[in-house]
Amino acid sequence: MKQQMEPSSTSELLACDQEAAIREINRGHELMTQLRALLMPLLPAGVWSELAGDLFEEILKCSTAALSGLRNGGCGMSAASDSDDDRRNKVFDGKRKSTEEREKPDGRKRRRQLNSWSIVTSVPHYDGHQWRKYGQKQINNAKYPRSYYRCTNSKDQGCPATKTVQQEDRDSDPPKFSVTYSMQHTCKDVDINSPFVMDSAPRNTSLLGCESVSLCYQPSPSFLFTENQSQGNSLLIGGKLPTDELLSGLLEPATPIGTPTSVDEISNIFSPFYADWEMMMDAVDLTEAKTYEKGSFF
DNA sequence: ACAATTTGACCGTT
DNA sequence: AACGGTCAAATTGT
Repeated sequence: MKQQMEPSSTSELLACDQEAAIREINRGHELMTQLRALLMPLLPAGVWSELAGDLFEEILKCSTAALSGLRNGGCGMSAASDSDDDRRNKVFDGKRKSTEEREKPDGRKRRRQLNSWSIVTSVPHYDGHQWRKYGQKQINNAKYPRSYYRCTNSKDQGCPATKTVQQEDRDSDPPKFSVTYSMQHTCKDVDINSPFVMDSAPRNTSLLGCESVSLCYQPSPSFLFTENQSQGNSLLIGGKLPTDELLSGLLEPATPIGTPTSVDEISNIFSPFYADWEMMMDAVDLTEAKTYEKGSFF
């Protein structure tokens, strides 16, 4: 738990501002990672998907470089010392690594999935695609089992997309799940129900609070999305998305809009991100910041 | 009867 | 050898 203290001198003020900048950039990085995880599965494989992927990569590189610059310009913290402890729970290079997963005392390392990316969400099965569960496994030192899914079109269309869902150890309400996607969809997913993009912003749910699904879905009772701790969620996955009757009883009325058709619609979707980005850039305005209080965000 | 999920076995990677 | 990811037979659901 970070303790915020009243800055009593210029240097402390600058350090405080720099902390804020780093925090905001890091938040922007995480949000962009989530946005990537949210949007990439919805794009059909092809030029646009590749372009979007490249753009996300470049943006993430920018924030990584900015963070690196801020940290190195700080109070002499080594890159290694600041990153090791706090990055262990960050999404990086598509693979979320727990302390235990990163490296074993005997030096063993876990294999690394290429072409994958992760998000943390309380609604792990709402991503606009249909998945079929093909496995479940108890992972070392994890409280809950990991479930393995592949695209329902994997057989008939050879779609290589897969994902794993694992409930986070730390219990929360609603529970959070780490979802790792691998490979892009190459299938033509013509399900009319997906994606569930709504035209009204959900209430009481922050798009930016890592409830990334709130971009696409209205808030719903958490029980709907709770992964059964031993058996996995069989309510919504593997088959059809919720029926209209089910949805009408559980969700607020909302109008599916499918793909945004106007600039206004697109800007409505992205405006929360822009707002956060602007806040981040405000915090970055630290041309003279030279010090950095040790032991925070990374 | 068919489709989806479960679960132990197997396999490749580290 | 340990581990995570996948397979496939058995089981369950519709």
